[in-house]
Amino acid sequence: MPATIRDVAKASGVHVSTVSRAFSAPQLVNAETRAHVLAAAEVLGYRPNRAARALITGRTHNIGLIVADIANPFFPPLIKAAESHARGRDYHVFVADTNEDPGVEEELVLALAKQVDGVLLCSPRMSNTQIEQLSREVPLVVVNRPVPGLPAVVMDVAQGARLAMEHLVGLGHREIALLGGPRGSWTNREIRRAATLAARTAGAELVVLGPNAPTEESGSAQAEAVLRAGVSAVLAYNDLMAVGLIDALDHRGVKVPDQISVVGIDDTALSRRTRPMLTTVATPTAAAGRAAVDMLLQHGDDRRTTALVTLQTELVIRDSSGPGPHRTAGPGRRQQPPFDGVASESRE
Amino acid sequence: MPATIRDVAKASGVHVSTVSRAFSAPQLVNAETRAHVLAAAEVLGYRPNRAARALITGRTHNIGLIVADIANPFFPPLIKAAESHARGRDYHVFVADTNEDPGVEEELVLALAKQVDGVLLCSPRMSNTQIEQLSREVPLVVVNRPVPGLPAVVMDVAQGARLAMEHLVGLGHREIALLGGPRGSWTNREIRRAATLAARTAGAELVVLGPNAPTEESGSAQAEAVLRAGVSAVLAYNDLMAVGLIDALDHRGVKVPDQISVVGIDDTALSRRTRPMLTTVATPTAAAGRAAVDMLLQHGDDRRTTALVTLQTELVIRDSSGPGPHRTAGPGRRQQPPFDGVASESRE
DNA sequence: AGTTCTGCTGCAAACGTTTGTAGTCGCATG
DNA sequence: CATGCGACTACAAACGTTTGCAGCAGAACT
Repeated sequence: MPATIRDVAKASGVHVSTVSRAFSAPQLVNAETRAHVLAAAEVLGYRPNRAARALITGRTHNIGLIVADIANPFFPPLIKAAESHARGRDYHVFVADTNEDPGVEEELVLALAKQVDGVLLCSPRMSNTQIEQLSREVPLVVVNRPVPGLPAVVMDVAQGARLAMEHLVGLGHREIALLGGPRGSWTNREIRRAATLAARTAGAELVVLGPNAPTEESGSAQAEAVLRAGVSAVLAYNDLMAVGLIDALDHRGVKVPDQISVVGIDDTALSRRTRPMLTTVATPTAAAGRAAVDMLLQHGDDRRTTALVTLQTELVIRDSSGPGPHRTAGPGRRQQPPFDGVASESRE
Repeated sequence: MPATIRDVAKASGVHVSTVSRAFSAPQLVNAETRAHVLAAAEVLGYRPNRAARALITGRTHNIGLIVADIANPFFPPLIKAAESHARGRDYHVFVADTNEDPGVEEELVLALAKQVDGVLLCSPRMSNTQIEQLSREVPLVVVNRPVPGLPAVVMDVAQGARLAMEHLVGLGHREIALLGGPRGSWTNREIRRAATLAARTAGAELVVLGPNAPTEESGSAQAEAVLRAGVSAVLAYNDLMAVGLIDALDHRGVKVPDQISVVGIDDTALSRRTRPMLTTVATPTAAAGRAAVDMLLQHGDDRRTTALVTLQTELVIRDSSGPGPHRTAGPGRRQQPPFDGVASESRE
């Protein structure tokens, strides 16, 4: 029913190959002929069938984007940035949601494999070996985890966690809890590593709670555990959990930051909306989305590339963190490294 | 490079057509042969090329889902429900975001047209005539707007607005502001119509402010206007705007609900997170996502169908609405119609 | 005048599938 | 022994494109 290239050829009295070239290689066809063809196409409402084109060129001009949870406010800015960046390069982005399930994750990559030119795998919960296997099916760029042998873009969340810990210690906190994230998450491991180290060098004690689902509910659910641990400050895996925790503490009549300080990670839109406003580590999500698209488009088919882009993070001090029980000559109110959202690039 | 059906045929010593049938019509091929074929396919890592299949069957087994703004918390539940529902029917959902821009909206439908079996168009900002034109390119199901001649699923937001107004009037409010939504929105027109009617029948005054972008910022920006209007209650186009407004009022030292009552619409996750918790109209977004998928899959190619599914809404009373200046024997605390998330179906 | 070049267009194969039709085989039936 | 049938499998055309190659005219060289 829809018009094909053959209909256009017939209508304009030329061969199909000429019609094809009129669209995809204008310089190879006489300007006058081309005008004829385009006019005929217009009246027929012809639109090239991308599937057929993909079949022969091997390029679909589509990018897959897989995220753990589209409802997590961390992802939308990344998605939007990737979409508009890709659109500017004549690519379309197909978003899919895995519900934090590694099985669905794998299934989706496989399903997308043949209909996109590459997949952006964000915050994967699979194992590295699984990811490497999948990378044989379709070009992959991993976001929020460095996978040896694959292009990846990560955020320097270790640095962010360190800054957050130093901030808390500087405020006089000596017993701090880490509200851990989900099991498969590289980011979670990084945070834990950096926080542990920072606590040790500062002579503070770190209580690790987790792993937990990275949700608001799970943040709330850990409130009891936090209180039992007897800490004066908490660093959470992400803003969502921090918000959930603050909420549950509030319900119990525990004042933030007067009795307990809470610091989040991600600086989502949420963090400016809570009472008190959330001290958090800002991660450059939009920049990550753009960088991932660039890497995918740039590397094209040579899948075994090893570029790693690392984006800087910064500490954003708001109102959910305050003085701890151990008075100290604290640091100044602001403690932010220069930040332009762009990357240090390295190779491994 | 990736294994094709021909490789599998060669490896298992049968014709390609047999391989094809081994996958898509198992009962037509000898069980033993089939086992051979599947084994060969397995070792070669063969996966059928969906683009090639689509070329001949005309079915891609993909669904496009277009939303105005993926960062608006109204959409993720709808998206997730549509995705998992579709996955259960062996379909994949491709999500795209228009940034509230009608131009991008049209472009995306056209781009998706040839690579999906149909498109779910959520909360369109285009005109009805534009939508009808596009429906000739690809089967369309419209969500949040009834378009004559096209299948659509809408929420009975007029009923929700009426309930909200009655709630406010019952609390003693006589001067109420309506914080309007975006220009192209059918939902916005419905709310306005219903609220106006409800105000008139109750003898209350309604001040309409807008149109506005459906964002938190724009809710905050209207705080001045709300105060100038001298109203004691506000009904907002959505939760996002309600939250933004409450925030801005709070900054000005205006107490909610003591001085001004605020009611939202959508019952997003946000509404339970604000202080005070938001009174709002719950819209069954997940059910809408599922219903839309069903309609698309069911109607298949006969595009000119006229089914309309209407989903009920309910009023959820929380803490952001309180007594107004005019004491009345108010209604009970709860005022909710029976609600099971399912639809009344009708035809027009 | 012959040759080469340039600019354009047509031809036909190819991409990886599906599917209608025809063929083969063994076996039971008449 | 011919016939028919059932179960299976091979053949080949088709889907809507792209693209290397060849062809052809005319212009520009030698």
